[in-house]
Amino acid sequence: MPVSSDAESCQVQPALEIIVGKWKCKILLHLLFTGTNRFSELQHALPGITKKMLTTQLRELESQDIVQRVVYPIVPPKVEYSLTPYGRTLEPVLKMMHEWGSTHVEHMRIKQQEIETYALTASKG
Amino acid sequence: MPVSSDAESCQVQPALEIIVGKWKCKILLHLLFTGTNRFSELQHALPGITKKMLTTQLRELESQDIVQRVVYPIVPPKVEYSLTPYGRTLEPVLKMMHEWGSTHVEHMRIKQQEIETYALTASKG
DNA sequence: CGGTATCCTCGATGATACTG
DNA sequence: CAGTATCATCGAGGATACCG
Repeated sequence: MPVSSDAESCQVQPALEIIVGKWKCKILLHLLFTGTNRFSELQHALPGITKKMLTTQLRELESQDIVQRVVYPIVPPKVEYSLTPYGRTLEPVLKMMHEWGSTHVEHMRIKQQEIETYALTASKG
Repeated sequence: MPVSSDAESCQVQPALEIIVGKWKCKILLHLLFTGTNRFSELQHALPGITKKMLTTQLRELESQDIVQRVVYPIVPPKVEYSLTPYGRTLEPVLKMMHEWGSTHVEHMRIKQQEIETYALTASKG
């Protein structure tokens, strides 16, 4: 599968579209590591998210065949979410991004430290 | 480097922040494959981008140590952009996303086809 | 419990014109 | 050539209230 520089054939974008969204990669990681979750479990796992956002993001992932939604017709309602087998193919991608991201945070930390050290040296003469 | 499901330690996000932006992954891929580019060369390689957007996205990548900007003090101005060595460490990440993205586009195409076939069968009786 | 419905804010992006 | 300045738009995300 050749990677071309032709802007028209940039297939990074479709992959990006799955995981961009303020909560999506957190939802995906949580489902990857904890398996099936009820709606309320996801809500507690993602402090600050509203029901509306959680619903929106889950519905999008569902329409993309990444997340599976199972409704139990009982009272009170019970809805379970999990990754589809296809959704799990994202794991190596997420893992690689996580690793690069960790390195990057460290890289930026060191760079910032250098700037501060320089500023200190400069101010001291 | 353990990947935790704890939302606080989601390091996918910092990686995402580098490549989200309407033009960033295209800029990165283009620089990866063609090396050093002048501002105008990038502009032609990205049909539809405005100078303002190109400047904005390049400046962000520069501040993150991904892209290098070299200004030649001549008239008319000449400015060259290239990936930093650190920026090139994104290559395997982008490549993996590109490959998953290609598979995903195909996956969605097949899924769509199934839906259409079903609709046809259903309408025929 | 697991949602919808409404309304609102704000930042990413864009159009356009000007500049050293 | 490689920008900057200014203004406008639009949709992702959020606050809040209500619902089966």
